[in-house]
Amino acid sequence: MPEGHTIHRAARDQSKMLVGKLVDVSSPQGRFSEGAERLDGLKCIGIEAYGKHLLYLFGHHLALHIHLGLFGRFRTANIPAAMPRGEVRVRLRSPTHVVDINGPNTCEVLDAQTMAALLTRIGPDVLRPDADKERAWLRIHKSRAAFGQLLMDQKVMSGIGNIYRTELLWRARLHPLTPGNQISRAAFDAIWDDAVQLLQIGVESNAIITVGNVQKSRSRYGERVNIFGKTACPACKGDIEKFELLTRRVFVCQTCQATHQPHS
DNA sequence: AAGAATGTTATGTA
DNA sequence: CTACATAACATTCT
Repeated sequence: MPEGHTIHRAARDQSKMLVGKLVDVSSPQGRFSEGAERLDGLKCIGIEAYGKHLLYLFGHHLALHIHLGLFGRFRTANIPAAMPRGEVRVRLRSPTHVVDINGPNTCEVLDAQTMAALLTRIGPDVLRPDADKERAWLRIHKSRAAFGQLLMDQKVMSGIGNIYRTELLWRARLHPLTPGNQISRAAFDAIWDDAVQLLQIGVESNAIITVGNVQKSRSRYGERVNIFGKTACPACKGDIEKFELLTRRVFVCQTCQATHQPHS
């Protein structure tokens, strides 16, 4: 069962042992998109995460840009490492460890310019202390679009995926179709703070956990969330409704999240 | 073993 | 310019 690979930032924390070391970037299946050889002989000097984007920083202002997308994975191992499993696009190899990146959506080498372009393209990352929260608030405050849509729009704010969207809205007792401009400042602040907390838990456990008192190792996937993929609301025992918002599944409890009444 | 899935971008239409 | 729809792309798991 794919678990929490939407938590791209966990990949950063778990591959930190590459930092400060010479890292060889190879492509076992020969399917690296472009320019891997530009990183030859360079040291990995840091790893940064912006929303769901990962940047392995190398010397000469170059970075390996990874986005795991819908089904990308990463795996770390000690050397000697086993043969790559599945579609490994890149294997990062330090003297002591390997990090395998499977099936990423994006896998490319960036220079200073293209890196800057990426950073201006994405909205404030809820997990970054330097995040410009006001920028997100302004976008939401003046938009008529559904808040459930804005919350997951990486240009508005970054880091939230489909499961966290559903879970955050349920925890806030807000209907996903409430227009952005009807969200109060207090409600926005509360959701932002809740997102920070939930994502931090996610990064630490490398799994999406939105309920209390659950340990990853002792639970099944379905026991770690409140309403995503469920049919009954854990709070009121009522029915959970499922619908599509911009081609993505959304779950909502009509009783608990009655803030907005959809009229269709 | 067909189909679904925790994501994003590019392109077309109004 | 917005906004929405559609397609394309990435792979693994049931």
